[in-house]
Amino acid sequence: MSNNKELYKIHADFCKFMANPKRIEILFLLGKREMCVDEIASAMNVKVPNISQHLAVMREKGVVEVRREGNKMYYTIANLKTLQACIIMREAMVEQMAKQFNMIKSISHQ
Amino acid sequence: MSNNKELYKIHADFCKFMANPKRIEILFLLGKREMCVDEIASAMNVKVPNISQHLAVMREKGVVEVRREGNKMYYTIANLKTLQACIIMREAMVEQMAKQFNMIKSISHQ
DNA sequence: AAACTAATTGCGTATTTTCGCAAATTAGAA
DNA sequence: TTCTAATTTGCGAAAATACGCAATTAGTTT
Repeated sequence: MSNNKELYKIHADFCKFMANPKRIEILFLLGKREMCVDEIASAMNVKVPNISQHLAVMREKGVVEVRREGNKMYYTIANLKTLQACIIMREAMVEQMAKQFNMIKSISHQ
Repeated sequence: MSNNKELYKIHADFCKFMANPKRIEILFLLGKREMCVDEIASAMNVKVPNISQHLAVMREKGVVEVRREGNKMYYTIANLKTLQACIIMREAMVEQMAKQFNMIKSISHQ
């Protein structure tokens, strides 16, 4: 009973990284290739400390992994299923937006 | 450039429903069958107003759809891809937890 | 060691989310 | 119409997030 609840809690906590637009953008960037912090920051046109904070969130949840090279930290996606799920979620969203658009269109044409 | 940012914002906003354990539990329940509010509330052992609030969030984002039958409101998942993505996300999470567990185990056996 | 680059951390503030509980709405039944 | 059941809404308080900016840490170069 409460074991059950605990799993949903962990699941939601893992998924929390997707609740922020910058973190989704980071995920898609890392889907192309491994990148270090200031590469991500300049690609997104966001200040380094802010990107570092978001990467920390993703690291804690195990969404991304880090590798040090000199004084640079290279980030990668820990499991590509994460990106895959994110893409499917986007497809669902786009399909839903189209569905609602058609619904509105058909109502306004009555 | 900013168009780009807008899409990530919409994407993140859609995914926000997954950032809460109760809403994930609701999604899995509705994955089995259409349910009305007090069925969901009693299945989850949570008060009706709270479930209604979470359903409102999911409705606004287009994750679920409603159908009225008398004074009951029946909820369904709008697009099953949403559930599919959620399941893949859970797989990724479980795999990641196993990976980290093995890492800790191999370190502690050195 | 001093200077420099890359990244993280601390912290105050603003914003958002969550939730309980009472009140209001909506449809059906008596 | 009045009562009842199902659901939603409003609102205040607590908790969680996001972010800017300065300070700090870690590694490299001179």
